[in-house]
Amino acid sequence: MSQSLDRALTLMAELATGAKTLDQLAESAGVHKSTVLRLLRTLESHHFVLREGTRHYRLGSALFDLANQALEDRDVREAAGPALAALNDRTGHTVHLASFEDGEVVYIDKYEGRHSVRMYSRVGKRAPLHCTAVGKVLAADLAPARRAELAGSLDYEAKTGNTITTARAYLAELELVAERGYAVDNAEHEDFIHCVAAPVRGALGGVEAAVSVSVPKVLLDFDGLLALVPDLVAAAEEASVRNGWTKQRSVNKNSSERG
Amino acid sequence: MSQSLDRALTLMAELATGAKTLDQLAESAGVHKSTVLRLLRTLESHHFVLREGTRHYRLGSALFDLANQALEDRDVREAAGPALAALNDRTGHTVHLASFEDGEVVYIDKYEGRHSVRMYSRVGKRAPLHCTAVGKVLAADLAPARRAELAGSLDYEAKTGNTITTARAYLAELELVAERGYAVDNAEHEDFIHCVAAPVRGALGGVEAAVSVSVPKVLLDFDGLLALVPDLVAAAEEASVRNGWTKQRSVNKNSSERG
DNA sequence: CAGCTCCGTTGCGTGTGGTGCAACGCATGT
DNA sequence: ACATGCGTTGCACCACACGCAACGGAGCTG
Repeated sequence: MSQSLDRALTLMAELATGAKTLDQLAESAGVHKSTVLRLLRTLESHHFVLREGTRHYRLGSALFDLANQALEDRDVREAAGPALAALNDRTGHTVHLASFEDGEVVYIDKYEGRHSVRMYSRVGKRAPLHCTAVGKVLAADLAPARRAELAGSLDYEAKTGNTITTARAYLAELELVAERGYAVDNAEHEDFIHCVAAPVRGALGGVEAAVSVSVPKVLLDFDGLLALVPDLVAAAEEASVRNGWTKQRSVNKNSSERG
Repeated sequence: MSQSLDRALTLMAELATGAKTLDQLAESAGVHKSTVLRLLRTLESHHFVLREGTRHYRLGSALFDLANQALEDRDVREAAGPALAALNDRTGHTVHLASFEDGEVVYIDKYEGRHSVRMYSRVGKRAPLHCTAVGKVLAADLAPARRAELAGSLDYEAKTGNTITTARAYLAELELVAERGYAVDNAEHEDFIHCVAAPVRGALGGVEAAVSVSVPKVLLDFDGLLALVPDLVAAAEEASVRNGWTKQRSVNKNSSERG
C-alpha cells in the first residue's frame, strides 16, 4: 500500500463532495497542508483536480475523461443501451444497468424516470448484493458452490424491515430467481422503492449484467410492479442478443466461472 | 510533485485504453512490476481499479462514481440539460456543453446525434481554444486584456487547412464572436465537421459554458449550418435563464473575472 | 493607511516508506 | 513431467515524501 497515493485518493473522494480549500483538505485528511499541496499539484498536472479561483480545488476533467473511456470499454453497456432506453421510454420508470464487482453491485448505466418522485442513485455507485434486485440476479448466476460461499460472506445489513438477513433465506431466494429468470426487491433496500430485475447474458451464456426497473411504491403497488416483468424480461433479452448471446446456449447454465 | 502518485495516475491513463496485465503496465511505466503491484493494490482498495479474472486490471467504479458526483456538482450542466436535450431532439445533431479549464476547452456534457456519421468526442475530453466554436465563445467573454494575454499564449496548432494560426487573426475572430453572440468552427478542428456555438451565461452575466451543435459537412453545407444558429441561440438563452441569468444584466459585458 | 489575520507557498532536515531485486509458487500449455 | 509466464513476497537501501517553521500576498478592520 502506497501511503501518498492512498492519501491522494482520499483527497479526491473528499473533493467529490464539493470544492474545498487547502486547509480544509489538510484537516480532513489529518496531514500537514504542505503535504496536501504537493499531492494536489501532482493531481493537477494530470488534470485530476483543478483550481477554482485562487483558493478552491475541485475535481478536474481527467476524471470524467477516464471514467467515460472506461465506460465505453464495457461492451455490455453499449450493447444494452438501446433496449434500456426503450424500456425507460415505455414504462417511464428509472432503469438501471448493473454489474458484479467484487462482492457488490455497481451501477454502470442509468436512465432517469419521468416521475417527480425518484430514486437517488448514480452511475458508479455501489450497492449491496443481498437487498437489491440486480444483486440477486447477478448472484443467482453463480455456480452453486460459489453461490453458497458468497452467501456466507455477506453481512446482511437490514436496510428495511423487508431485507433478507440470513444466508439461508438468501440462498433460497437465489434459487427462486434462477428458476424464474427475474428477481424482485420488495422494498428491501429502501422503504419507499421496489424493483424488478432481469439478467443480461453474453456470448458464453453467462450473466454479465442485470437490468432493473425501480418504482416508488406510491406510483405502483406490488402487483403493478410485477406486471412490468414481461416487458423487463423482453428488454433484457433484447440486450442479451445485442451482447452476443444466442438463445440456444441458454440451456448452458451457471457458466460464468471467470476467475 | 509526488513520484508514486504521478506513477499511479499514469497507470490509470494507461488502463483507460483497455484492461492490462501487470507486466504490461510495468513495462509501459518503466518501473519494476512489484512497484506497479503496490500501486494497483492501493488503487484497488479505493475501487479505482479492479481485477478482471486473475491477470487483468481495469478501471473500477470509484472513477465513475467520483466523476458523476463531480459532474452533478457543476450546476451549469444540470441547468442546461433540458435545453440541450431539446435542441438535440429538434436538430438531430450532436450537441455539446463545454467549459473553460486552464487554457483549454472541456466537454462536460454531450447529446449524441441521430445520424450514423458522427463526431468522435467524449465527456471529459479536452480540446484547444483556437479551433473550436465553443473555445471561441468562451474566450470571447474574457475582458480584452485577458483575451489578448490568452491569445498570445496559445500554440495555434494547424489542425486543418482552415485553422486560425495567428494571435492576431484569433483576436479579430473573438471580436466578431462577441459582437454576433455566436461562434463558428468552419472545419477548423476536423476536416469533415463544422460547428456553431453560443454562450450559456450565469447569474452574474458572465459566460459559464458554451453550447455547440456539430454537424458533418456531408449532411449540411455551411449555409445549412448557419441556419441552425437561431435555434442554437434560443437554446443557449433558455439554458442561461435556467442557470440564473436575467436578460437585464446582459449589457454588463466582460464580467467574468473570476480568479 | 496601518496593522492584523488568514492562507497558500517555499526550503530544509529527517526518517519513513517506496523502490528494485531475486527468489518463490501457482497456473497453463506442450 | 517439464518448461514457461506471471503474480506475489521479503528484504535492504536510500530516495523521496513528510512535517516544521518562516515567508508573503490578499482581504478586513478600525
